[in-house]
Amino acid sequence: MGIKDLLRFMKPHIEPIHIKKYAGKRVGIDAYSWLHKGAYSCSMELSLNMEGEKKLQYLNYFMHRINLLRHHKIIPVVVFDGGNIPCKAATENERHRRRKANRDLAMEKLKEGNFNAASELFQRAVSITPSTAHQLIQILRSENIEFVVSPYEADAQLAYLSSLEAEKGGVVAVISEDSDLLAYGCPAVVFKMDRYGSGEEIVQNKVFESASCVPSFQCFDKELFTGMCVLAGCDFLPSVPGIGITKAYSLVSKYRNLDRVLSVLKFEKRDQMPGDYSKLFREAVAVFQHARIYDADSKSLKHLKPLPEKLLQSLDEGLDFLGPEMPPSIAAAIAEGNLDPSTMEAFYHFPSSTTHLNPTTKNQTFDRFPRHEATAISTEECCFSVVSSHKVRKERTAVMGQKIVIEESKYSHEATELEKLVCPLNARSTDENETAIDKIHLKVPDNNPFRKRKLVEVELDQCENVTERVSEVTEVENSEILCVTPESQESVDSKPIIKRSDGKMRAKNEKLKRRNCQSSENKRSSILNFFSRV
DNA sequence: GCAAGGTCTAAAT
DNA sequence: TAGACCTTGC
Repeated sequence: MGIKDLLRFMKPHIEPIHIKKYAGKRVGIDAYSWLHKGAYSCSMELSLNMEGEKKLQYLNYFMHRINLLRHHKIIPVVVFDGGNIPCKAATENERHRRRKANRDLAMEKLKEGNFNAASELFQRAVSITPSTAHQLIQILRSENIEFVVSPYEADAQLAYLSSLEAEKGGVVAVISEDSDLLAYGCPAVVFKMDRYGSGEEIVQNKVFESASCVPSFQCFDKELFTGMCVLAGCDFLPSVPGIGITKAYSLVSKYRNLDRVLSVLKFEKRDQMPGDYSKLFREAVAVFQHARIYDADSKSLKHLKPLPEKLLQSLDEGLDFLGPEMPPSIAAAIAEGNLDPSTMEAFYHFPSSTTHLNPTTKNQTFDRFPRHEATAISTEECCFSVVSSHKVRKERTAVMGQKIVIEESKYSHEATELEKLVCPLNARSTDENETAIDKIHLKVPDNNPFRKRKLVEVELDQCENVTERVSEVTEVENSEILCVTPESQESVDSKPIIKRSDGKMRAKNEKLKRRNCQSSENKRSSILNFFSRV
């Protein structure tokens, strides 16, 4: 992922920072990097699409970080990945293949009764689907947090936002784990932000201006830097054998012209260099410079940087390598989170009153962007529902007679059985004939754990006496509390003080913890029993 | 000295 | 899985 060895190479230019330096500013967030991290804690539940609260734990993780930013008066702008661009297909296919292999293996281990091995493999198999992301979008909406779904790469969208003024929706920095952001020319990127807000920052201007740091980039500009990144190997194009980040840097700083670097490479690497490398190299550089992004102002697709006439002429096969063009209505529907960017299907959405529901219009597939329908989706006032239950998906497929969107349906039977075993009785529907719509509708009001938490925070604020430093998450009624108090900001080592009530609550928490441990153990034995029976 | 490949570890709770 | 670190071979 990202540019090979770039962060290691850039180490002298990395500065440790705390996120509070961006107080009062707008900061972009690469949603998928936090979604992936959050998904580790519930990878099996996500992979098997099991019912229950645990599956939504990744939302807790994400929102904890959002709340941390908000506590420091930072305005978060969350950016999601959209569709894949053609030149990333090889990388994506490989990732998909590996995840699938891990998931198949995990299922085998589970059937063998090897719970630990299965659990580890599920962590490797975890995949963030558009519908997983859509659950988060639903919460972001209800919490009034700005978000945008990029038409293609989130990195490109973040780079675009970084180039705008705050008044026009711009951000001053981006939080991500992906070194691609540097190749896209993001002016400031914060990597490895931890749960307390500490991270490592790279500021582009400082990189280009620093005279003392080695490697020096004083003779570089944005284009040369991007060229160096592509030469070292990126998701769009592997490097020529024998070329790593150090060689790439040497070549670019020596010749200071990407065409000249290509000529030298062609001469030096003759046999090892693929015949079409020069073409693919130019395309990869063009993706980093001119990717298609969504412009919220005009509500249409734009290029990260306008395409110069010279480049347009040199690209014989058009601009499809940047991802296909799409009409503004579709781009807007994707950006606003109403249309799945990879399947072009509308997410389930309901008007404010569910009495207007018409099941026949709930799940439209938009083949090649019918403009009028997409416009209706993008502008209609709606509240999002949850597309998460495999039961719902099964029914959805059966009712609509359309393609199965969620591939993991392969395991839906096993998941259903598992779910019966591991979910508490009161968390399951007792009415087997309950319709899919009822199930979805029932989920909507309870789906935002942060609403619940707010109530608890108020209760806690009313408790006068006890403020105590604790390092673990406090749980009340199975909902995580992480209320970072104002005074915590000044605490030692920037570690937040988590405010909680007195010993009574602590006793309750410990009881809950014991119960959770017990339920985890029960869950394990239930699964093992299930597989010993089948 | 460098690229490339291997191994280890943290990521979440 | 991806990054960090180490070893090997050119």
